[in-house]
Amino acid sequence: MHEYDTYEEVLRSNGLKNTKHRNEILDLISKSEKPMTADDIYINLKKHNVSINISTVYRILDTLVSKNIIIKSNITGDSKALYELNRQEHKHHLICSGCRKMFTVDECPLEDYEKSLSNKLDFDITGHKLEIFGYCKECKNLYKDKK
Amino acid sequence: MHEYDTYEEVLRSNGLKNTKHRNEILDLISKSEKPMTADDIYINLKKHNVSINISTVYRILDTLVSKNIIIKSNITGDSKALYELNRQEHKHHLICSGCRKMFTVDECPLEDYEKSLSNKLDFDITGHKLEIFGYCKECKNLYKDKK
DNA sequence: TTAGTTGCAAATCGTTTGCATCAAG
DNA sequence: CTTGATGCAAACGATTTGCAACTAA
Repeated sequence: MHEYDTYEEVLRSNGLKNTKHRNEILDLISKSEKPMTADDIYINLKKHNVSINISTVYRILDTLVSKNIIIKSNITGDSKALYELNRQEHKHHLICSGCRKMFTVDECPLEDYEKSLSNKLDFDITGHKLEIFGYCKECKNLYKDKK
Repeated sequence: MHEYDTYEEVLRSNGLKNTKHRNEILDLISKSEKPMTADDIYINLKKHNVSINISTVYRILDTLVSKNIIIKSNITGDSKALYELNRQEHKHHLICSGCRKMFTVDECPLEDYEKSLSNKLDFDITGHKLEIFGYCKECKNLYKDKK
């Protein structure tokens, strides 16, 4: 399975034109294990000598979000939005309040909980976002006293 | 226990001066069951004939966040930050993708999960944020087909 | 008195938009 | 050819900042 073909298919099957920029952005996001900001993407493309405008980056991201190909979020709490591939198997993140690094966890403990909530509240649950905060191995000692 | 005394104590015990504005903002946030934006707070104060500047609202919110008295987040995904009291007993929210209303749930299924994660990853967990998305009772029928 | 707090206006930052040009289908 | 995609510059909205005036301690 060749990558280009895959991205093209993703785009086509969503009624989107198959442009170079869209392919490049999809490729970047697909290959990143962590959510990226619009600027991360812009900088990264520039670094690889791709000529693109920041507003185009935003427009492409919006389009991909609207088609549910990628997910927009804001975990770290700062002002920039984060974008990540909408992968079937979802992951959660641990965010270190010390160094702001993000760690990924695979397990998700919420399936049963969601079912019971769904019944109790008559709410049709489509997804969730879980972020866990704390201090990582390296930072826990440095920040221990600040508690 | 009189409210004013409480807010004053919260402020003093964090080394903050006990000002009228800080009391008013703490009072507002304490009495709201849902997270508020800086603008919500500003508008609400104005409505109650409190003369305050929007930049002061932001500054007070920043200060309270830095002291961990309130929590800053961004759940709904739009550009505005949300602020809520850092309550001991925490709650989670269901957000309706249709009408954007927020529903509050009391239970939290994550304590055991956090303990096991903490051990496994040598991460010192201090808290988490869980948001669940879907369609509420009223919207689930309207949006069912858009899936 | 003095360090911390506030108002005001201007600045900043992330993001969006109008419009003319360009490229995919 | 026609519709949608892009670049550019200007607009926007949320938040931040510099500075002078003020107020709690």
